[in-house]
Amino acid sequence: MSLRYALLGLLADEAGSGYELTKKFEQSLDRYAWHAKHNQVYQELNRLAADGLAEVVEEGARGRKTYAITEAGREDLRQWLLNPPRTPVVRNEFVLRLFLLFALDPKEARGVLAEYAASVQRDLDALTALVESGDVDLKDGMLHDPLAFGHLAAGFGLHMLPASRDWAQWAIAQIDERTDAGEGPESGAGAGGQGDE
Amino acid sequence: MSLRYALLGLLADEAGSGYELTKKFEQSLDRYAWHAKHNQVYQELNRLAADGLAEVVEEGARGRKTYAITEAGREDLRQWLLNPPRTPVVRNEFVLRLFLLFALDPKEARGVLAEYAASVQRDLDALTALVESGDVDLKDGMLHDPLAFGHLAAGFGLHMLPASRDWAQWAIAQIDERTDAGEGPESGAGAGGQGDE
DNA sequence: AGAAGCATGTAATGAGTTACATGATTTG
DNA sequence: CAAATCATGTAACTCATTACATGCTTCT
Repeated sequence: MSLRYALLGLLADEAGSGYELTKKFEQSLDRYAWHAKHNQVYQELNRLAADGLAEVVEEGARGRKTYAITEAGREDLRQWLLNPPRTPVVRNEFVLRLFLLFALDPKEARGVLAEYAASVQRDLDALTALVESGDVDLKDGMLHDPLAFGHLAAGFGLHMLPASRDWAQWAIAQIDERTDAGEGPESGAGAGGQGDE
Repeated sequence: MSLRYALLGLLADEAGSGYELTKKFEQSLDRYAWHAKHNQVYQELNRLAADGLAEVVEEGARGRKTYAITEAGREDLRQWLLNPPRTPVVRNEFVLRLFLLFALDPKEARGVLAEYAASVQRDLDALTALVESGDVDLKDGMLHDPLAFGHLAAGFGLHMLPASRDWAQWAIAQIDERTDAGEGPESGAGAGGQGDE
């Protein structure tokens, strides 16, 4: 049901076609919140319309249909937001990968973690630049809506990305402590991993 | 394919039955990394055995089968860990809910955020207590394995939970700025939201 | 002996992915 | 007019959830 509410949420922000909603998905929800492909979006929009939670308000060129949320849809979404389930579903391939690193030897694991930390840092830099450029409505949007879509997402990134970078660096430090200092040199992995940072 | 590798990862840590692996899932991966139900675990274990990536090493009472990872399985897992995809799948019903809060009015959204922050804080307290009690191998396990399973997961929680709590509090502050101080009183929502914290 | 929890599965349904298919519009 | 991109969809398949089913073992 989550996809359904993700779409209702996007439609609550503003009306749009399947194509536009798919792009919105990619830009905002996809990274941290929910992933969906275009054909799934189109199918769910049809169902939403069939159930009276959204309606086609405009038909444009080459079959383009613009959907808007209905009052019933708004109320349905509201109830979903106010009644969270006890055990929400979480699936994160990033995190899964990181949790399973113990299956690699320390040197390899260290490499994966370092690459991860660097990629998170790149994301953070890009987000920071975006926010400072004013293209995301961190300043602008909050003037008329403190809960604006991009605003919440950007704030989330600005809080979570440093934390996950720091975790990766902490994990690297754990490895280094063990392989360089802790129990003394025991394999060939001792040299080379140290002056890297 | 992620479930497959999640199971291979757990098996790389130690051999276990479907029942045990299901419980391990619930304890470690389920919260942040990947979610799966018992019947899915059993089915995937069968497939893993059929593909030669795991094997039944023991058959116990009431049909209990203990699986162990094979060399082929270990190598398959290793390749998966070393070759991350460009766009890993992320699905997080928590975060989705939080991103869509703009669809509620500020007062309601504030309530949801406050409840979320409190629940994250409870999780953090529980995790902190667990780590300090020494039941998770943050101290113990890292002596023989700095990448130990519970160790990485616990560290992740200790880094990410404060960040998501802080984000929720930041979002609450944004709402309060707007509804109490910012543009001055404009609707009936102005009073009552303030002395609540 | 009965209840609680251990342990494994099957069947039907729903959600999500991959591959394929089609045609309109805009840009060069 | 050709290429790129807009825009929507179908079909087949795999992954995941819900509900059902079964029997063993341990504890009281």
